[in-house]
This record gives sequence, C-alpha cells and structure tokens, in this order.
Amino acid sequence: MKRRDLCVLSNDHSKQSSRHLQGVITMQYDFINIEKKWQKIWDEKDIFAYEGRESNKPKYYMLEMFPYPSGKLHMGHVRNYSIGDVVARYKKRTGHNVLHPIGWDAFGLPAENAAIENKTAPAAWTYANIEAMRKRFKQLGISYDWKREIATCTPEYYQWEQQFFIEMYDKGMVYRKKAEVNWCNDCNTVLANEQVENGVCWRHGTVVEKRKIVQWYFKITDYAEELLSELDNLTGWPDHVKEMQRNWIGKSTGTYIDFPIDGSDKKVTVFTTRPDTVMGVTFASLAVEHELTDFILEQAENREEIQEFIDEVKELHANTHDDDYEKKGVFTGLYLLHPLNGEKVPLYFANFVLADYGTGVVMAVPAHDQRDFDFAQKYNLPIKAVIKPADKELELPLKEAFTDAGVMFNSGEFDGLTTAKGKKAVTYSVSEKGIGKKGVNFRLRDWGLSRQRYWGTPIPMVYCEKCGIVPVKKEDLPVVLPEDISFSGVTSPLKTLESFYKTTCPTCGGEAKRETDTMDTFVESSWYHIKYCDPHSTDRPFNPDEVNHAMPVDNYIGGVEHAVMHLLYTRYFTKVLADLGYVNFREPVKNLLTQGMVCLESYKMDGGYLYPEEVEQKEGKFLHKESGKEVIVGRKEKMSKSKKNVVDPVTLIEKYGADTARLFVLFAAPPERDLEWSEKGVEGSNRFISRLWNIVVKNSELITTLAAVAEPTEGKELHRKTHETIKKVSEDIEKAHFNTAISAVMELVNDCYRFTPKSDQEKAVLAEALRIAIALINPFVPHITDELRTLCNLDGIESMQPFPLWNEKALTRDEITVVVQINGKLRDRYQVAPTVTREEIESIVREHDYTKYLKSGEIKKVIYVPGKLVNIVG
RNA sequence: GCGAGAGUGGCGGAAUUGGCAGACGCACUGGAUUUAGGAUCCAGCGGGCAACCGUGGGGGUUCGAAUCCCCCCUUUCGCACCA
Repeated sequence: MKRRDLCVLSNDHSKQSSRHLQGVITMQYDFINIEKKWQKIWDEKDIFAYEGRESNKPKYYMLEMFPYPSGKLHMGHVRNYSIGDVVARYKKRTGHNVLHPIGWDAFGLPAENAAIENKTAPAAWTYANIEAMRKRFKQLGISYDWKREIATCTPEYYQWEQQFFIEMYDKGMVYRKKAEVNWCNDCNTVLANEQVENGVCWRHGTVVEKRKIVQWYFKITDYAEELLSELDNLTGWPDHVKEMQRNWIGKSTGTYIDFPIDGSDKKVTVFTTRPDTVMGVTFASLAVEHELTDFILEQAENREEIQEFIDEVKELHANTHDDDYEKKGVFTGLYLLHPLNGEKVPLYFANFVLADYGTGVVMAVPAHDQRDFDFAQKYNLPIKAVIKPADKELELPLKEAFTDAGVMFNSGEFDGLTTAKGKKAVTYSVSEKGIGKKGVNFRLRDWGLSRQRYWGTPIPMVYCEKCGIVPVKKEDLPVVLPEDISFSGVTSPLKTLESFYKTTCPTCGGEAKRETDTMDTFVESSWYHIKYCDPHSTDRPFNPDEVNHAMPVDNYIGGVEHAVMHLLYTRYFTKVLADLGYVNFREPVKNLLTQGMVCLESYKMDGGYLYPEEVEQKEGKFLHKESGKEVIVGRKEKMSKSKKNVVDPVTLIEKYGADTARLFVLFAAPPERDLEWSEKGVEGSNRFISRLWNIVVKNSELITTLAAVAEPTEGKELHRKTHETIKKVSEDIEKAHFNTAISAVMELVNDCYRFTPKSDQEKAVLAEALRIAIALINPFVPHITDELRTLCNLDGIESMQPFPLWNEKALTRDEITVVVQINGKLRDRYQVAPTVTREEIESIVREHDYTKYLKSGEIKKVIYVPGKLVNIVG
C-alpha cells in the first residue's frame, strides 16, 4: 500500500514528509525559502502595479471572481487564481499594462452565523478572515496589485452603492412592493429568484417557503431586452453561459387579446404565443392570485367552494416544489365572450396558472396545449381542433394535444393559413379591432434585493409618517452599518438597535425610522470590478476616466455556478451605471472563462462517508482499515466537506510548494473542464520542476556565459525545437490551453536532457534552450524560475523580462517528412526537401513498387497535400 | 420534456479550416546507477503471433473521418406547468 493521499497527512506528517522530500529529491531546491524570498521581492519592488491610464502600454484587465473571505483557502481558489495569474503574468511580459486586482466579497451570512456561534462581531470575524486569506494568496505567489485591494464591507466601498441606490430610486429604477417571496429559514431572509434552485436555497439546500413581504426591487426587467440582445455581441463568452442567460431571461413573443366578461363591463386580457389557435379556445384559466379574484368571490354562488380551492392552491404553491402535481380547477361562475366568434367561454381558476407571468389569465386551447387538454378532460370541457398538420388530417378525437405548427382550419376567415402566417393574421385582426396587440413577455423577474439581515449594505431609505418613504440625503451618506456589536439572536440587530433605526426625516426633519433591511450581497459584486480601476477615490465613487480606460474586463475567470446570478446582475448593473452617467460602456466583461470544479472520489460505507485515510486498497478492493469491510468508491465529485473528499491546499503547498500546486492544477486538465485530483499527478508536476531545476543548475555556467547564436549550423534541431516551443506556448496561453503549453515546455526540457553538446555552438544552443524554457514556464511557476535566472547570474528578474519571441527562420527545416498513404492507409514516408513539388513527389512514388497494396494493381490517382502527405489511389 | 456540452489506451488528457490517432503526464515493464530506493537517468508502453483491428454503437459523404452529415446509446450541466 503505497498510496499516500495528501489529505491523509496530519500536520506532523506533512512536516516530516517535506523534510524527507528536501533531503532526497530536492537537495538543492529549497522551495520554502525560495518562494518566501521572491514573494518578498515582488512585494517590495511592487512589480505588479498597474500603471493607470497615463501608461502608453496597452491595458489588459485580468480579473478573477473575488472570494468570500471564509478564512480558508480551498482547491477551487487555487485553480481559479492560478489560471488568472498565468494570463496576467504573460500579458505583463508581452508589454501590457496589466490590471490584476484582488479584494473581498466581505458581506454575507457566514459572518453572522459565526458571530452567533462565537458571540463576536461579524466585522471582527470578517477582518480576521481577510488577514488569513491574504496570507494564503501571497503564499500562492499570485501577481496582484495589492495596493488596490478592497473589501465590500467597508463604508468606503458601500457608501457608493448607497449613492447608486438613491440615484436609481430617483430615476424610478428601484421600487418597493409587497409580494410573495422565497424565504429560506436557514438564511432567515428572502432570496432572489436566481438564488432558488429547484425550490431549494442555492446555499443551504433547504426548502424555500413562500412568504408575503414588502421588499425593494431593482427593475432589471426594464433591461431584459438589452440583456438578451447584447448576448449576441459577447463573442468572448462561452456559448453555454450565454444560453443559460437566454433561458433565464426567457423572452417569448406573442399577442395580448382582450376577452370581455359576459354581463359586465369588465374584461380580462390574455397573453398567448399561439394566436393562431384562438378559434380553438373553449375555456379560460385564471390564477388564484389574480386581481379579479375579489370580484369573483363577491358575486359567486359557490363562494365556499372557490375559497376552499384558493386556499388549497396557495397552500400548494407555498409548500410544494415538485411541479408534477395534478392539474385542478374550479369554475368561477363567470363567462368570457370570445372576441372573434362571440361564443361564451367559461372562466376557471386553475392551480397551474402563474399570477406573475403574462397577465395571470390564459386562453385555454385544449386541442393544442397539453395542460389545457388534461384540464379539459378532467372537467369535461369541449376540445376543438383548429390546427392540423400540413400534410395530413388530424385523427379525431385527439388522444393528446397537437402542439406542432400546422395549418389553420375551423377558423373562419383564417382557414388555410399556416401557423406562422396565422399568428400574424390574428394579431393584425385583433389590433385592427382594438381588442389586442402584439407583445413580449419575459420569464425574468425584477431583482428583489432586500435582505432581512444585519451584515450587509444598509438600504439608505427613511420612513417618515408625514413624508412617506424618503431617501437619505447624499451628503449624509454613508449610512454606516454599526460594527461594534455582538449578538446571539436570529433576527438582525438593526431592527432593535435604536441608535441605528431612529433618525430624522431628510425632508421635514421630524422623527423617522430607517430601513433596517440590507442589500443582497450580489449588489456589491455587481460593480467591484469597476471600483478596482480607481479604488481610493473618496470624493466620488471612482474617476470615470480611469474606469473607462481600464474597462471592460479583458479576461474574467470564475466558476460556472455564477453563469446566471452574478454574471447577469453585473451586466445589468453596468448598464445602470452607464444610464446614470458614471461610465461609457454597457457590457463589463469581454472574455469569460468558466473553470471546472476540482473533484475527487469519495468513500462510503454503511451510508456514511469516510476520509481517505480510513480506507486502504488491497488486491484491487477498497477496504475500511478498521473493520476490513468493503467500501463503496463514489463517483468523482466536487470536493466538499460533507463528502470528506477535500484536499487542503495549504498542506499541499507546505509539502510541495506553491509552484508545484500551481503547475498541477494547470496541467491536469483544460481549465473549463472538471479537474480530477490526483496525488500522483502532483508528484509528476513536482518531478518536472525538479528536472528543470537540476538541468539548469548543471548547465548554469553555459547559461551565464554563452549568448544565443542566431543561426547555428550545429544543434539545429534543438534550436528549432526551442523556437517552436516559444510559438506553441505563446499561442496556447492566448487560447487558454495551459495544459498543452506546459506539455510543450516539458518536451523542450526532455529534449535538453537528451542533448549532449559536442561543440561550443551546441553548448550555446543548449544554453539558449534552457534560458527559453525558464522564460516560458515562468508564468506558471514564477518562484523557481525567478530563482533560476538569478542563479545563472543573468540580470533582472525573470518575471519582469519580455516574453521570448520566436524566430520564424529557426522554424524552417532542411528536410521534411511526407507521409505516404495508399488508399488512405499509412504505408511509407519520404524524407524530402521542403521545396519539393508535386511532380517530384509523383516521380518518387513511381520509383517504388506498391503493387501489393494496390487493389487494382495500378496507380489510378495521386493526391498530394503539399509538404504533408501523398495518397495513392488504386 | 426542452436546451447546451461530453464520450479517444489501465488513468488524466493531446490531435477540430478533414490529412501520421494516442503529444505531455500518471501507472506499469526493462535497464543503468546505488548499501538501498518510494530518488535519479535511459528505454519501452492501444489490441493482436500476424495479416490486420482500433477514437460510445450503426449508417453515410470523401482519395482520406476522432474531426463533417443522419439515426441510436450513455453521461454531465442548465431550465422546467412561462400560456
């Protein structure tokens, strides 16, 4: 049993084993001190400082999603920030003015929970965590411009958010309403729609309750159209993220049609995406929350039955998150009049009609909508077919709804029109009559941002008995969140802290009460990347010139879990800031990379999870060490505490060094794919670093003294390989193919090992190859490469050197290999001059006897792909 | 159900304007060195004795397909009564 998982090791073990590693593999490679040394130098020389808009270099804004300061670094962080760092360092070395900032998404629930547990103040807890995490980030050697660090929980940050809120309020972009909301009992607060996944809280997995609460809303729906259409221009975003946003926004185009209520001067309006089915309407369905409900109850004969049904549906909506419940309804007692044929259409309450989508009333066409079909069957309502397939008749009676497009029939003047034409014709017809119009509906809802919590940005509003709801005056901002508190209760202390909520009205000066809800933390993360561009302005949110210069973010890296929530909010907020006149761009992120999760298999026994150290492998079986029972090896899943399959990066860094950790997470998988953790793989990465170290140390004299020969006559292959590698690595980093960039450098180093220089020129070629290898791998493993450069007595710091450029001439070959295929199968190869012509190749082909491979015994045709391949057909 | 990805050696993964399948790494095997090896260096490593066969399965286009087209299977993710 040789397997030694990192996570198996306690601290003691890990120290032991690094001693072991230093003593044996890495006698000369003392990563602990080397990494500390260079981190200190980078810090002191401030070499990763962004130069601002005055710089004449092209700007490059490299951003990784900022972390929540939990205090603990996890493997996902290592991956996320290592990816960003390679690009940032590469761009710096290719002559860019790189903005690569970091900060803390510092408001949020965990701080409150910790505070309740430990009876401390959330602020103190948060700042201590930030300290701890900053140390870890520095330990990873990420090239941040630390002077731009921000924490969203400081008034210096959130005051501007309060200012934006007030300006949005003044422009009618924020409003307050009482509505059914998603309530998480673990969060003890409301969640936005985006934060509910399949009926459960995105963070806790607890079932979300429905509650009716007064909340503040951002009118994100005003931007629905732009948020949707602009996706087409985001060519640097992965398609699946754009698709998820499209689905979330959920635009549907259709028609509004008025249906008068029989025997009343009232009417209801329906929204339909299938106006071509309008003549098939046999009833209509109403949401129980509809405004017409009171009117119906007033005059209904079966009032009790209706009330019972309404209660039942409300109960259902509040407590069921399974969408598969039976379609039920009750007759309202009202009839609508069909606007085109005058027929009486019974109006039903139905449990599946959503109050907040469309108009809350649906025209029911049972023949062409499955839900309506089910409903009609249950309540014996007529089913009238009006659309048939283009090429055949419908089989009647229908066994299920025919929902495809087709041709209209049974529809009077519209008969014979296709679905596409019929939609237009019906819409035209109702708008002519003034009883309908074309319209659009979105699935996207307004962003409910109130949180009934303490640790967040106070919403800067005041309630005055005389003047109503009044925004805080801008000159009175910030509304400071009192930090020096500790609490044990569940409710927000703001609600009981008189010194906070008691205030005077900004308008009349009389007694008034502050809003005690705070903002959703997604508000902070919607504009932090903008604040980074000018983090220290105190008289305004930021200098727009700096922001307009640095933005948009050229490359944004983070988890795909934010594809809808954060990335939609931040796009929205950017548009708002543009409309408030703060910035001159409307999309915040040019290129987006969503990185995969870090996964590891888990071990399960008797329904519980086991830590890897509790498991051993014998004869291909996994056994519980203590009991000897067989263990179930789980699927490779995202590392999580609950599955006990977490590897602690700090242990990893202490055992192998930051360079190894970085190299491994970049090498083991392409960034967008899930990464499978492998202790053996880590060792492999560590081995490469040692190999690089050893060969450079061995040849350090040559590297110091021998300048590269531009066009060597000896050692040409290694020279060519060197320049091919520069090209490959440069192109791969640009394409975010970090794993193949690393493998290219590994190849070069392998070639160096195999190369024994026999002349001065060959020595110079080897020296060049090694210098280049150091330079190319530096963005991945910056500490060891900075050390190696110094060790070779070369001037300057490797991390600051211009990235190598390849020499096109060095890539040319004296001889090329042309592959010979016969009927598509590889049979031979020719070594020929690169200038070889088709005629020359054909004559070489005819010099050979390939008859045994030829089906017909003779060459019928020769296909030549210049410089690559010749295929003989015959 | 709808939508978007993915499927390649024992494993992670290369190769995508169609042109040498399996780069690089892990594991494994052999050799060198060593008191020793869980270190290091060198070499081998898809299957098959071979002809040949091989990129989830089946068809197709093509001189040529992992790559393009059609059907199917498996799998991951997102959405899911949105009228």
